[in-house]
Amino acid sequence: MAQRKEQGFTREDRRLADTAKALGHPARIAILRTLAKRGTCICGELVEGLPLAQSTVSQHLKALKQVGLISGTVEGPKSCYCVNAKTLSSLGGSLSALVDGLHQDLSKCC
Amino acid sequence: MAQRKEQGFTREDRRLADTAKALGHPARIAILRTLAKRGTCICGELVEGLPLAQSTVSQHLKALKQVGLISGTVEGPKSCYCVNAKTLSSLGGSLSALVDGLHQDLSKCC
DNA sequence: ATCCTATATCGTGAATATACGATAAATGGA
DNA sequence: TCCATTTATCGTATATTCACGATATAGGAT
Repeated sequence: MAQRKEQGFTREDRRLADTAKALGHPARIAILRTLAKRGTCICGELVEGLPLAQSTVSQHLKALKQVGLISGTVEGPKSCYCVNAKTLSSLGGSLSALVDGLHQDLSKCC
Repeated sequence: MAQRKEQGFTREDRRLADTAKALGHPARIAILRTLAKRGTCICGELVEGLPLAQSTVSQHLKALKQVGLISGTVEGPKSCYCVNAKTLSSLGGSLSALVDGLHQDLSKCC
């Protein structure tokens, strides 16, 4: 981005946006899908399934980890990642709250 | 970003990511909230409620419109925007589908 | 017709994001 | 101990995002 106006927005909105932004890349969506499907933790298998270099995948994992969408522990040469369902469903909840609070009066709308 | 690897990802994942990315900024979250609360369509009132210049708000509106999160029509000097609940709940659905397909076996996880 | 108002678009600069190869770090095995 | 393996981090190039002011555009009012 650029000179982000961090000020002037609520903490809640900033958190929501950060989480959404972390989902804002197909590679990270794909990572979450794979992680969710296998349930158990993986690492380099993610690299095989993606059209990206290992270092790039590592960056995406870091981004997902920073917002708490996945958690992971490094165990020597191997890493162990798994989806953090709580964060994911929390985001879903915030979105549906937005939808719920929406009394869409279509007659008044364009 | 940079040289995006559009190839190698499913259309579904790209669409999901695009929608999520559109939500990835506190200003756009705030816009959606305001739009949802008032229900009826607004325009310059959004600018007043945000710590941003008019042109910047217009850019954010365009981003939201491009992914179908809001719809708007220009009516001469005034514009008319409203939340597109369908897109928003579709995103929420995709996310909860991700959560649902998550058989989190914590014993195997880190 | 001319001005006023409200939005969108253009042009620009600065900060981020994305991607890669190369390197560092940490462990297990020879 | 030394090497192979796996992952994270560094350095870098390029593209994109975000923000702003200035300008264009389109009606409505005078």
